[in-house]
Amino acid sequence: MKKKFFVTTPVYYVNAKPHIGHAYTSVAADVLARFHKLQGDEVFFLMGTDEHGLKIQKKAEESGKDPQQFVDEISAGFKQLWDKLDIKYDNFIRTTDPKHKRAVQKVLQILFDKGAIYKGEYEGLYCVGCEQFKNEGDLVNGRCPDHDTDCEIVKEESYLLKMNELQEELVQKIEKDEFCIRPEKYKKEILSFLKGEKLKDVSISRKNVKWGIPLPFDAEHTTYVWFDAFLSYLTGLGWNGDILRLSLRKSLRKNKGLALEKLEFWPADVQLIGKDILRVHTTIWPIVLMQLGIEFPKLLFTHGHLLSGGRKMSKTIGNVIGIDEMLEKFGTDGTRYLLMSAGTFGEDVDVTMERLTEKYNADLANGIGNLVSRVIRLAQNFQFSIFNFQSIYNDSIFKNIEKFEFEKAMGYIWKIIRENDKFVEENKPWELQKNDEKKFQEVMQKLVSDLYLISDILMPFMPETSKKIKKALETKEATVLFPRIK
RNA sequence: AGCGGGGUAGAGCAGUCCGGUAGCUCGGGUGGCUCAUAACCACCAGGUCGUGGGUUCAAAUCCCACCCCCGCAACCA
Repeated sequence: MKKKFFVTTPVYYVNAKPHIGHAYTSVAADVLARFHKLQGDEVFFLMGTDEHGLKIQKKAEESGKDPQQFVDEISAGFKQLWDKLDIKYDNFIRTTDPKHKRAVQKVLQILFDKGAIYKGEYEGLYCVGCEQFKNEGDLVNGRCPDHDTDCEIVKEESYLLKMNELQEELVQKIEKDEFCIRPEKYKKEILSFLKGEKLKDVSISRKNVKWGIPLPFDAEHTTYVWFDAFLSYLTGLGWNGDILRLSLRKSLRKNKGLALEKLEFWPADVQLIGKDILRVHTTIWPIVLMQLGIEFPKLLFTHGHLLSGGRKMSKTIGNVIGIDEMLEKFGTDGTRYLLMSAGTFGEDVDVTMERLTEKYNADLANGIGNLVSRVIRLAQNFQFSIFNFQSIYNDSIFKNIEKFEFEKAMGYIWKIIRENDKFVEENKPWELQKNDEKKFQEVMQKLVSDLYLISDILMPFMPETSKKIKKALETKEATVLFPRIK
């Protein structure tokens, strides 16, 4: 029986163009989706963009654009990047989609009716100059850095989501891995946070923000962006906000043998996120689900950040590595490879353009690229049909990918590549060709089969390269997969 | 203050959970080869595993203290 596999990336906030971090998460999700498709699973891979909120409203104003026009452009930019990275998603949900908005309003009404959302006050540090609330972290010595003014504590009417009443249950679910958070260290971190303090009820509406989904029960307020954004994980499957629809279908399908409907992909098998959004994904998101009586995602996998020169990438420091720059220099598959093999997925990974270039030359140009060149050249005097090959999907690589150890999976492939280089060296097929035809055939058989195997395993990571290797085996035409840089 | 992570050869990391000759890639040196993208292969150099103590026959790995670095510190989406 086919297994279903539903993977999501975060819905990216479109206040600015996509960067390398977005690419990192997305490529990983694409690798998982492709891998499971190859296993024969029924896969749904959801991506999207989060498009409301004050920040976007302001950015749009600054650039003299209508907010809708602004988000249309940025969102399109995200899609373009996914095309360039050869990311094949099944749906791309935008939170400005009318269907999504209607579903969000439906959910808000449900929660308001059952009392999970109530009218209260939001208290925060307010900067008069900015006309908005600030976080303590934004302030420098308690003052607004933009206006150099003291911020005052201001109360504003707001709607709040009850958090605390479900906190204990949430802790238990996380502990029992019913809501599984990986790697383990993030589970620990979030548990110590949840056990350490009482969750305050979260304000889920804004009065001073125009660019958002109006509350159905109070048109003066718009919905807080995160609340809106989270629900896209469900509306991305076509959910309309109707709770019953989530549970009814399943039993119907079982009884009548109906095909899997999109919505039945829920709960997500994996939600991939970066560590920056761990906390919201382990507080507001699960609480909303609990309040609605909807199942948790099975696994929330949190990866680390890409650092540059040991530091956070920042425009001020000037150590930002652009994703466009990478794509231009290393190509689509080169970029995919470098992102996935850069370091332990889950940990922070330090990269610099110099090291990436070194790795590109070592692993791609000199490694896989060169091996393909030499084997194809030798194979021009060897008769074979690639249709005779059967690929044995390696068990340890299988496990590596299931455990999100992408870098280990790649390491394993590169071990095979090195072994083959060594094998060529030891057997000198160019000599055998002249004086030992039988041995030559044997040696080439092994080389060609291994190359076929490599191309197969490489498929989820480097789909284009995988195809190119197979094509080269077919046509025996020499190809340069990855030209050396410099 | 608190919480989380890290400190292992010139560089980047793995190994730490379940103690037992310190490993990988890059870079450096020497030699080999010519099928290949000046690629590839072999060998060599290079580490008191942050510091100090403890447990143990044995500690990078377990325990304690300290130093240094990074991140988080909730509505920044």
